[in-house]
This record gives sequence, C-alpha cells and structure tokens, in this order.
Amino acid sequence: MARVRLKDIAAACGVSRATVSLVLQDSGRVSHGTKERVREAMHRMGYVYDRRAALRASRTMIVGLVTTHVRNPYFAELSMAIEGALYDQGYTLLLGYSRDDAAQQARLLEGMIEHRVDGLLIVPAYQTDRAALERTLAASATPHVLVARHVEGFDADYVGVDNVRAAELVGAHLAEQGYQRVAFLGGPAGSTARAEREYGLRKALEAHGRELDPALSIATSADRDGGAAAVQHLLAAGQVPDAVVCYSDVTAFGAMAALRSAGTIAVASFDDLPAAAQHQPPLTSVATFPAQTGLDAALLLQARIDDPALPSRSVLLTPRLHARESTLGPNERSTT
Amino acid sequence: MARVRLKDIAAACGVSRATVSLVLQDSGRVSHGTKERVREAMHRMGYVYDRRAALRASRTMIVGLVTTHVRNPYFAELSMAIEGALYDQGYTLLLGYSRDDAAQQARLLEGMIEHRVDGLLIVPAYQTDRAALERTLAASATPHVLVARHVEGFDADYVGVDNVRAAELVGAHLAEQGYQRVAFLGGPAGSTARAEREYGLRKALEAHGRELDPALSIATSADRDGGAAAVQHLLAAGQVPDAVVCYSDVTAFGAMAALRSAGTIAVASFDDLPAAAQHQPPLTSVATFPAQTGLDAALLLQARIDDPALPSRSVLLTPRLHARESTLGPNERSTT
DNA sequence: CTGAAAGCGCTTACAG
DNA sequence: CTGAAAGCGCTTACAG
Repeated sequence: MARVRLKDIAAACGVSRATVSLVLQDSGRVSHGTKERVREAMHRMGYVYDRRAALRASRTMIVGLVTTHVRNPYFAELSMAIEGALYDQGYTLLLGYSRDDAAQQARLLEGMIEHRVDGLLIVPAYQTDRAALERTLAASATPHVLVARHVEGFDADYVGVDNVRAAELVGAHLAEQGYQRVAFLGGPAGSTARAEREYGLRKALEAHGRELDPALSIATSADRDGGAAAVQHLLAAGQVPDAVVCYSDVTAFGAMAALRSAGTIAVASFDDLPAAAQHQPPLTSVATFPAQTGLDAALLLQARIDDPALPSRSVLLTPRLHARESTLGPNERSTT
Repeated sequence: MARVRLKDIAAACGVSRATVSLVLQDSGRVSHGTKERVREAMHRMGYVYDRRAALRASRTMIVGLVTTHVRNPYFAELSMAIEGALYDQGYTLLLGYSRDDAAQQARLLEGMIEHRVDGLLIVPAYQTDRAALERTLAASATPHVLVARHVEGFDADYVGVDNVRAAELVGAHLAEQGYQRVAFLGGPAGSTARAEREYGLRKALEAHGRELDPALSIATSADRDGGAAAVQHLLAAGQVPDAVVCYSDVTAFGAMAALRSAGTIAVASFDDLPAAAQHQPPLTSVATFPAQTGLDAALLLQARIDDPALPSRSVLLTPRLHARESTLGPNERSTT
C-alpha cells in the first residue's frame, strides 16, 4: 500500500489540504471539532508527516552540531547536553565529528547547510582558519554559535568556560601550597584552551613571585598518553618540576602513572570528572561545566535564530577549583 | 540579496533547470562543456543546493542513529565509527540519545522518520518493547539495523559482539587460573548483554566444575559507581568472592577501588579500553570492538537500503581476551 | 472557520 | 545532448 499523504486525509475528512495543514500546526483558525476529526483520521490511516515537503515554511527544525569527537568525557557530556537542550526546543540534531580536521569540518558544515539547518553549533577544530570558516558560513547566512573554543578574530556568539580564570585558580592554589617549579602540560599547540590557560597560569604565578619556565611548558595530546609522554620528556631532560598542571583529568591520569616512579610531585588539571575525586590519590581539578555550556549554547542559538540582527554575545562560565590530595601538603589533607 | 536558486543558474547559463539538475547529479547525459559552464556559474554565483527540495528523489541521504548515550567509552567509540562510516557512504547523520528511556527512543525515532531518513541505526534502550518498536517503525517501513543490543523477538539486521563467547572466554580463563568463587557484576538487569554474558559465564564455569552462585550475580549500573556499590554490597553481605567479573572496564575501575581494602581479589571485565592496560594493576579485559561494530552496522544498513527484501542478517564479532595482572597468579605475571 | 490557487526548489519521465 | 511539462507533498497568503 502506498504511503498516506496529506491529501488523503483531506479527502477522507471532506476538508481541504489547507485545513489539514493548519491542523498539523495546531492553528487557532480551525475549529475544535474539525481538528478532532482530522487527527482521528491521521491516526487511523497511519499518516506520517513529511517535514521535507514544507518547502514554504521558513524553518526545517533541524540544527547541526559539528564537534571534534567524544573520546574525551568533557566533549561527550557537552554533546549530550546540546542534544538534550535542542530536543527540548523541538529540534532534531544533525551531527558530525571533525576529529579536529578543519577540512573535514568544512565538508560537514557544507553538507548540513545543504540540508538547510536552522542553525549550527560549532566546536571549532584546531587550526580552524577564520577566513575559511567565514566563507563556509557566509553563502547561507546560517545562524551559528561557537562552543568551548574560540576562533581568533571570528566574530560570533560564543559559550565556554573562562579558561584564563580557570588557570589562575590553579596557579594561585599551587603557589599558595608552596610549589616553586610548575610545569604546564596544557594540551595541543593549536588549542585556544591551551593558550588561554597558559596565560592565566603565568599571570597567577607571577602575582605570587614565581615564573612559568618556558622549558616546562609542553604541548601534549589531549589523551592519557599525552600526559605520560610529556612527563617522560620532562624527566628525561632532567627538568623535574614540583607540580604539574595538565590539560584534562584524563591527561592527568596518564601523567600521574608516569610520575609514580619520580617521587611525590603535585598534579592538577581541568574538567573535574567524577573519576578525579575517585582517583588514588584524589586529583585536584577545576570544574569546567560541559553540561551547562551545552545548555547555554542551545539557548544562544535559539536567540540568534529568532533574531539574526542581535549583536553577538559571549557567555563565559566561571570555573570552580576542587583542591584534593594530589596538590595538598600532607598536613592539609583531610583525614577521611 | 536573495539566495541563488537553481533557476538562476539555468538562466545565467542559458540552459534549462533540468540540465542544471543533471549537472548536480553528474549525469552522463550532459556534455562536458555544459557541465563546466554550469559549475563555474554555481561557484561564481554562490549557489547552495537545497536538498530538501529534492522531493521527487527517492533518497534524502540522511540516516538516523538513536543510541543510549556516550558517557561510556564503548558507546562513544561506536558513535564515532558509525558517523565516520556513514559520512564515507555519503550520508549525513541525525543523532538522538535515548538515555536508555524507551519512550524517548520512540519519540526520537518518530522525529527522524518525519524527516524521511533513508535508514535508521538503533542501539535499543533497556526495556525496549518489541511490539512498540515494531509499531514505530512499521508506519514508514524505514530500513533499520540494531546495533550492540538485541530486542527479544524482534526480527531485524543486527551487529554486535558475541557476548556469550566473550563471557565464556573470561569464565574459562578464571577457572584455569584456579579461582573458585566468581562474582558477576554484569550490568543493568534489563540489559541483553548482561543476560548473554551471565549465560556464557555460567556455561564456562560449569564446564570447569564450578558454579555461578546466584548470590554472587548482582545487577549494577554501567558506571564506576555501579562497580563500587556492588562490591560494597557483596562485602557487607559477607559474600567474599575470589574473582569478580565486571560489566565494563569503567565499572571494573570502580570495583577495584572498592576492593582495595579487601585483600587480593581478581578482577576481569569487558571492553578492553586503552585505560585497562594502563591501570594499576593492569586489568584483564575482553575486547569488544566498537569501531568494527559501527563500521559493520553502516554496511548492513546500506545493504538493507539498497535491497529492503534481503533476509535479515546477524553479524557477531568474535571477542578477544587480554589476560593481565588483575587475574594472573603472581607466578604467571610478566616481569616488566 | 474553511477553501481554491499559487508557490516552495528541486527531479523525473518524455520527447526530440 | 537538451528542454518543456508535470510532479514531489507540503504551506501560505488571499478571499469569503
């Protein structure tokens, strides 16, 4: 049997297609009785609405998300929060993983734009070129919001944690604990988070009369191995810090495993995953609120879709430091 | 300026809309010269194809994925593999997280069907009702493939690891290592993986003259806390096993943390994440190949889309045991 | 409160 | 190799 169309419903109810369409939109211009009759027929005849065919409607109710990947719990949580918030707003989500490849990111965006998404949420790949991104988005003028990472010089709505502040919290904490030589294993070289956090860390250390030794600032991959490799690099070079600041909790776990043989060295990082508190020893970490970031991104996008003329806005979430054993002197540890 | 339409390109090139449409499809029925001319105009005029408007085309080139969540690395890897494979096949991905709520899963599927996806990949939520799922899918006859989890009595293409075999591998290994009292902290009660693995574990233990004591088979949540809570439950009940089989590596990490005070108890689990080998002690785990699962799922779906009349197929991946210190007697440990 | 008509931006036979 | 015409399944003014 052929699929049931809107015109079949209209015929069955003895009304026009326009009326059925208005029922679909729950318009106030159709009487209650007619609505009931039409809905009953839709249900009975197994009608499935074809959203694609609403060519004249201004919206598709699809939003696209292009993000790096979900191997990292921060990005996994962020993706889920975005999906949940968009669902609640009535959108269906198109998703693509750039895997931090700017060219793939461009291809994914172009594909989504061909599907006429109402808006785009973008976690920019490392090395995203401002001009290229502008070109990709300009042809369609699709509303968009940047999430979790900036693109230098690119003017757009943005949501993310305040990375400078996050690193300041860590730097001040380590200085107050008395650590002197702090290493920064802060993630990939192209990452805006790395640059922002390095700046914040340096600032906080200098405010406490310390320096961030350039020899102790090392680019790392974002995973467990990145932390371990950077530690091995430091130790091999005879550069032994007394505290290490990592890119993320996962990186910190790798670093801590590699540091096990090197005596007691403090470790702090960013994300504050549940695993940070449960680690042995418990890991000092700065909460970066991916769930809240995702929710705010969805709200900013909705506002942007509703009014494309809005001035662009940046939402910075305030990070929160959770000091734990991994950076506390023995006398400051809680004795649980 | 108004968006450029296909008819604008046609006018600019002095050809019909049909010809431009054929160029878009790279049809062999258009001369090389015309193609060049049309493509140049598209590029110059900033044309953006509107896929929605291809109402008469049989395909949308959109595929939907409804999965549980990506908090667990297995599902994160699976989602990424699916996205990558579908992209390579030319599809754009609609994604929804059911969060293991069958009602939400139904809503997500209905939404995707309204968008006329060419096919659906489904990681069924716990407690998915066969009849309800059939009803949701039947109205549209959308091709679909089940991934990683079965639905009892639901006939469809399926890809996943062979859970029975996976648990047999673990059971045989533990028995051969001499463990006598094996506990099974095998995940949520509604999970098909749990049921299949419990069956495989029992079978292997019995083949080695041991039993799986029902008092030692405990439902757990799929996360870290699930492992810790189940261990505490066992210890509080005075049921001390000499080996514990966990639902996943993450669950195992929680269990190991909770077991730390209880002396040496062997732990094994499923997934074989990179973190398993790096854990202290290294964790015995069965690899379950999420990346391969995702790839195979995309291929099965493509075959199903190409020929809906195909008989349904089940692809079972053979798991692989990686024995490590967490289950090896001291004398069997490698001395690295 | 409802309908007839035009339209959304493409694709698909069909004809030449 | 190309075009004129009809069509995909909806929505939107407009008119009454």
